[in-house]
Amino acid sequence: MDDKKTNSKTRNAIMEAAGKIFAEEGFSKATVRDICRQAGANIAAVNYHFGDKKGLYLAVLKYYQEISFETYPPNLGIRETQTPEEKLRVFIRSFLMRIMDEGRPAWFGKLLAHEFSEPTWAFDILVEDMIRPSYQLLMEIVAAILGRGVKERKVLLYSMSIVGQCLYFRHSHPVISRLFPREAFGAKQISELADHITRFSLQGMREEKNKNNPEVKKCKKK
Amino acid sequence: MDDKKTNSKTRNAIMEAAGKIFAEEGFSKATVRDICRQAGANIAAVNYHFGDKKGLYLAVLKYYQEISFETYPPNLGIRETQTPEEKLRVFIRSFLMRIMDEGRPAWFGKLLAHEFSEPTWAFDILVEDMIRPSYQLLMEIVAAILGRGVKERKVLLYSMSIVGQCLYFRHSHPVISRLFPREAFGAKQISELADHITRFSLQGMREEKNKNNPEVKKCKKK
DNA sequence: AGTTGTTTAAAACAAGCGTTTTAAAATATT
DNA sequence: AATATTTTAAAACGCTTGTTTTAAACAACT
Repeated sequence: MDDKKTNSKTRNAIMEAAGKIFAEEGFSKATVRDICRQAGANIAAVNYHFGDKKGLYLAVLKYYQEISFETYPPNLGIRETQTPEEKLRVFIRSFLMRIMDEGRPAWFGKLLAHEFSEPTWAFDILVEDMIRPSYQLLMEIVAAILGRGVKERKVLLYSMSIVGQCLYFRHSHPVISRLFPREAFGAKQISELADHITRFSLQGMREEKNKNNPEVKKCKKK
Repeated sequence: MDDKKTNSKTRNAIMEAAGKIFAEEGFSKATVRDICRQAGANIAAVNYHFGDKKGLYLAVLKYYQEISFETYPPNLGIRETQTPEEKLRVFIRSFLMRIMDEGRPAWFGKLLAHEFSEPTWAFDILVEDMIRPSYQLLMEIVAAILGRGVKERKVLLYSMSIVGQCLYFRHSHPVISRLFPREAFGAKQISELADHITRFSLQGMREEKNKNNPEVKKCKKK
């Protein structure tokens, strides 16, 4: 009664509509009636194909998580030969793309954002499957930049400062568009934002880095 | 029928309970039944005293906004004699206190956070009355730090980087507590966080600052 | 005291929600 | 072709929501 594993037209249509609506409204505000109407299916189809609303949500979550990961692999373009600073730049850029892109691959990012602001029972799964690996990668990069001997609490603080910036540039749309209607922070500005966040953060870590990497102090020639 | 301007016991009790519940649940998830039960009042009391749920929400919003502003004035402790750097430190600390404090003065911060993640019709009022002045103050400080001649877009980017960090340290509780159960980021860590964000951000702006304040380049003696 | 206006109380209303039931249609299987 | 299984369709159920109705209790004022 749970999974009619076979692909049917209405099942696919529901997955599509549900992805869009859950991404827009979040779990609690999205209604199965809306989803079914948009999918051109009957109200009972959701319960038949996915058991209940939760089952549909979980299926949607897993499906679009796969799509998102295929489109933007967590370590996209990161090579072991790069310096930690270059890895950070790549990480930030990839992170921004994953959360700021529009269209279907972005639905997962929006689902995640909703989970973030009002966690459902699915939140623990997402944290473990998706957020933890990403955080671990970032913290390794940050630790490498700061040099050995740095306290883990420091690594966490700096990592959170970086993630906080990225998420805010995504989250703050409702505020910024009202305060500064002429300024745009969308998918087209990803390069600019990634560059800003990277330089800002690298400089922000410089003091701590120098403290842990005591090398020859010399004048910058410029 | 709108405002029974007189203060009655049940009206005050409803304001109190509504502040708590709206802060916890947000507008849409909070129910008038819950509020009235917790206030020891009848279900019809909210419609009688405030017209409808929206009227109650608006009253709560304005009431606790006043309390929050009285407790943490936006420019708390900022004196004109201070350097911009010192003003930034004070701003960040005050901002963190306003959004991270617990108890009744913090209810407004939580209301704001809910508006942020799912804006209601009251969002525009909040942006104008509360967020815009705060942003303007921050951007003046940032502009003063970066020096004259800096592009306004740059000022906005740096200001958003700062705000983003502050909000994330407040917002990320559900994630961080799962990823790092032993690390605490609560009201008791405000000083540590304010210090971290301030130093991180001041360093992050140093390059741009030097570009706009071309002065004698000299070795840091340390 | 008696009348008027204000405040509380209980019950019911209308609308929307997720879900279930029932049966018919479509598809696959023998 | 006949039977069994899967899929769609319509209607209704039970529940919760915000709101309204009705009437009783309280307070204020001439």
